[in-house]
Amino acid sequence: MLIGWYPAMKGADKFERISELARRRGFFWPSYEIYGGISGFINWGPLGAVMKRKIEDKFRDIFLRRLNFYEIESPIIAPERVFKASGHVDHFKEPLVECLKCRRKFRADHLLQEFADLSSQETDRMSLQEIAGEIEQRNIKCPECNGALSEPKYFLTMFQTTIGPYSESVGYGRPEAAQGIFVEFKRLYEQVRERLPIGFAQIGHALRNEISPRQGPIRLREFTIIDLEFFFDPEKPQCPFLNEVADESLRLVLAENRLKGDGKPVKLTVKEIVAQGLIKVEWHVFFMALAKRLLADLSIPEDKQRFIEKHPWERAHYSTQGFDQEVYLDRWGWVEVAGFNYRTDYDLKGHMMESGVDMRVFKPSEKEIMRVEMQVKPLIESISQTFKDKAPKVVEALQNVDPNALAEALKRHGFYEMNGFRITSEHVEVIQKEFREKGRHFIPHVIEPSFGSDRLTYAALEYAYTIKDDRVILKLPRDIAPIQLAVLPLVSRDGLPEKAKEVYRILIDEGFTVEYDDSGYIGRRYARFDEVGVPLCITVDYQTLKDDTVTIRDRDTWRQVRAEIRGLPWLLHNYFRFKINFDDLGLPI
RNA sequence: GCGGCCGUAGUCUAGCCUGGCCUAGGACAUCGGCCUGCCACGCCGGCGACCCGGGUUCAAAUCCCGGCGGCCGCACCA
Repeated sequence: MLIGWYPAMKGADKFERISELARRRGFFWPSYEIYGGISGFINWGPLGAVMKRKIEDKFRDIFLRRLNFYEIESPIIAPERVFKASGHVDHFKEPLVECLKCRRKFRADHLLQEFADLSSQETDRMSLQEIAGEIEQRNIKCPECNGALSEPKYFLTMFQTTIGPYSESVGYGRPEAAQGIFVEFKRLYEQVRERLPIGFAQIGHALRNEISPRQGPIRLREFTIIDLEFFFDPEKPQCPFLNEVADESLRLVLAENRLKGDGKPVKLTVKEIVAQGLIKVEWHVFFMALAKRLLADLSIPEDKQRFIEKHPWERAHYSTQGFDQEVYLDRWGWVEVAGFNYRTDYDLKGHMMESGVDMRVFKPSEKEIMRVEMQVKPLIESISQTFKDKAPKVVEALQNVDPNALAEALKRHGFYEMNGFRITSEHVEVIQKEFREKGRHFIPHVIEPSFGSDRLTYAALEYAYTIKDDRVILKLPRDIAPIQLAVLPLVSRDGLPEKAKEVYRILIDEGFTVEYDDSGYIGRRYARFDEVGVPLCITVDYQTLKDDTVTIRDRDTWRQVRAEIRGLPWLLHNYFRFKINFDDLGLPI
């Protein structure tokens, strides 16, 4: 037997079916529909918002709570200098040229790389004028129709705004939440009493003005990003928790293999990955292993996940080594849901230079270290006599001289040539200075796991979507199901609704998310709750009036057990914490 | 941005080519009432739509133009 909409949806792929369900029942849909809609923006509805939040809570549990890391919230708008320091103002824009004949648009830098044989490092440093010049000089034409190309123009991927009423103060919508953590690093570091390693996360909206976003919740102009910035001492990259994930296997598509045209993932355990030195920092692979578990908890099977190692030219400007975690989706194939980047000290250094604030941390060493350093001491009087008015230049130049080289030259030749000046031992004194070092100043390095919350939520929906007997069942893991329980009187008379409302009240007071429903037939209600992934339905029937027991129905198997009402809170709490399974809830019927 | 296809109630659609018979039909959902002892399949009734703007015409859901939006391909997606 077929349900009305079902034959009509027959040719539809999973994305279409899920979109239909999502808008009908309140998971997600495009924003601003009454004004015609605008692509790149979606709403999460009453069910979707809860589900998404529960997924974010799973991240909090796995990546924050269990590791004793912290979450902060910082603004979405930042002044220009923040994104200058982070490199985004320079890198988050693409030089585009348009073909004047066929109107196609191309990345100007890509054209230069292809036809002018320039590397991406070279094209990255070029100005618009230089790009334009190069295009003209090499006579580069449209690769499609050989038409002439327009002047290159920048397309800025960040949303720009002005802060305050006067337009001189430029601000940007953040394209990632990470900078909000880097900017505040010094204060955060103090607040955790200088603990290192330490992680700070942020879950919030980010903005990217994509050129042409499509694909529903997969590519958005405004989306929820989950950024964890993990700070560590680069001299101590070991992860003490590695044992906990040592045997976890990851499917890696290595950059090296990709270059050889081999896109197949290799399956390696964390232990093997570390032993083979495939990933530079242990924490990097540790977080990837946790992420694999997180996705597995969203019931995304192991063979539908993989990690792609990015080539240097594919990586973000801040990244030294990077992996994308991808999930296989029905319509689009492999889609990135998370990135794991080794950001080194790139960001803190950037903010240190832009702001002038010292972002280094100090760590005492176990033993005091004696360090001997050569220092050049200019003898001003003698220098003035020899070099007259050039003396200040000589003194300045001496400051940048390598003391070891100078001492060596004096010893060997009796003089040292420098910028055309001949320095002899009468001009300088090379002294040995002893430093007692009680520790080191250094900029922490950063490993960043970063998830797209919207994509995770969509992926979880897609993997939960199943059809049984022509009915849709959303087999959501019980801890992310937006509605936990439904309480249903078998029929709406003979005192059953009253009794059911009592049960409903008890469960609400216990903190569960519960729906009460007495409309229509029981089967129809079961079907409705299956469709939105309610794991358990609790039915009050005539026997309930006799012995205070109810039936509990399993969404996935449609099996039922019978249990006493007074035992429900304890049973259900344990069920939702995965301490017990459905069969433990009561006696089979 | 370009090219192709497309836009009708909450959802999925019929109608569009060949303008009038459309006060826009159906199914499912939803709401009200009746009925009802376990899986959307009983009965009655209600609410509810032609993406927006302009044009052609006596007459536009239907034809034309523009805009917005969607899907696919190209490009883009750090």
